[in-house]
Amino acid sequence: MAYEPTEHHPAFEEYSEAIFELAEDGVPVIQARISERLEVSRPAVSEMVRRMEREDLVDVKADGEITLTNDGKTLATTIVRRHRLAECFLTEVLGLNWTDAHSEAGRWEHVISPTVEEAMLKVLGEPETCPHGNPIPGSGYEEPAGAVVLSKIDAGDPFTVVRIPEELEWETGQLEFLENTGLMPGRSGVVLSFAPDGTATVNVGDTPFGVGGPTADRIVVTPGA
Amino acid sequence: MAYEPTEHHPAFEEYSEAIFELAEDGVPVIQARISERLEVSRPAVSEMVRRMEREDLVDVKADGEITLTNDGKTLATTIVRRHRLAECFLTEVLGLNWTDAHSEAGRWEHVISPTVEEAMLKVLGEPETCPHGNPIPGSGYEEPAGAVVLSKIDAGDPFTVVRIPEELEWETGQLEFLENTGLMPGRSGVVLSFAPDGTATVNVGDTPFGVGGPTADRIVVTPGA
DNA sequence: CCTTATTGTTAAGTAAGCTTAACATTCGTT
DNA sequence: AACGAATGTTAAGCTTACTTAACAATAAGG
Repeated sequence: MAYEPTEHHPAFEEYSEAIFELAEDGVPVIQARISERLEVSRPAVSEMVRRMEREDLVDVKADGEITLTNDGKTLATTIVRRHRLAECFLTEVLGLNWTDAHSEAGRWEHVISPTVEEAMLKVLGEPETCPHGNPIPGSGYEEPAGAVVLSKIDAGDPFTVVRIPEELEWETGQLEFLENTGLMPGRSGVVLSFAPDGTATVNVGDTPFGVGGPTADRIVVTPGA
Repeated sequence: MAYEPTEHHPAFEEYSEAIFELAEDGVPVIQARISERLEVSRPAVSEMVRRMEREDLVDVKADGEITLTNDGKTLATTIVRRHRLAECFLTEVLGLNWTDAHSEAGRWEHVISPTVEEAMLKVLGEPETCPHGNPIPGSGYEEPAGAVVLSKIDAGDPFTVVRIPEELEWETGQLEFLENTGLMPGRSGVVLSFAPDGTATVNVGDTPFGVGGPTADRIVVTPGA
């Protein structure tokens, strides 16, 4: 299967990816959410959704919920896979930090061919998740049983980080903060306390630090060390 | 210096690169040549040249010769450098063949950031040329003294391949042929004979083979083994 | 010198992907 | 039931980068 640069417009790739990741993050997939995530106007989304429907990439339910068709799913998982593979590659082979890797990967995902994808997989030893713990589609990765969000852990209890959902990766400074504090997949720690506003104080290294409520509501962990 | 994806339009990058490489290959830099190399219509080139002139990326002399301004040169060498660096990276780190590496690099060049560029340079050990022997701008590489084209070598004399000019890389099958026969930078061989039509018969391995006149007119070599 | 080929330009039109302004609908509250 | 907020759509317009058709200017060769 040869690489077809013009087979799908770059915008279709971007929109499919957004739809896939919104669903993955448990956000209702409607135009307004896509508009926010891609930072484009609602009319732009409206038109693109219509075009993607015409091209049989998405279905729009009566209530406005947008779902990927088989073709759409294929496109989306391809782009998401390339994005996450690129993140692995950029951090492990080229030594980039999380923040840089994430923004680079946002461009690389549209440029990687099947040949390069395969070569990267081999060099990296078939990774199953990106550096932030999100599954690489097609790798067969299964989220560990009993995974919950950090805010569901009881104060005093230990936890192990599973993944930082894609949604958080877009907030400026977030990835840098998480990488610097060491709140990364595989790391274990303890929830020390919760503030009334939901802020969690955790310890995954030598110094405790606070994690905002909305963030703690999204970071996926397993109970136990 | 942060990466500015919107600082220069992708088309400007493509055109600057083409202009730089035409000059490098000794081809007169006029609109018609750009039109051919980029495979776009002459009116399209006409308009883009006007826009690039307005943006102070090129100057157009009275006779139609197009030259890069300082800004244009900066843009062009950046893109060419990223292209050739990517070619090195794709062949050496990811194990791609020449043909694939060349076409991939044509997309990568627009996506590589300064950070990645630096990281690639380090991983590759500061290469001075791409796999086809063309200098990586900024590396300080100097073409060996006495370099001539293959067709200038006397029959019976030995030669060492210096570089395959960019022009040849675009001809379909050419890179595959050169890689398979072993006619690559650093390799030494002997010119066995010349046919009346300019075709050279050379030997760089165990089996002699013919190299078409136009091709032999472009491959750069040094006399001697 | 005249013809022919090459080269550049104008004009008109297209497609993608966006924008803002304005409007209609629908939803969740109070 | 009403009202403000959220959501989707229309309409008009913009920029980029391309196309073809037609034409003008130049260059080169018989």
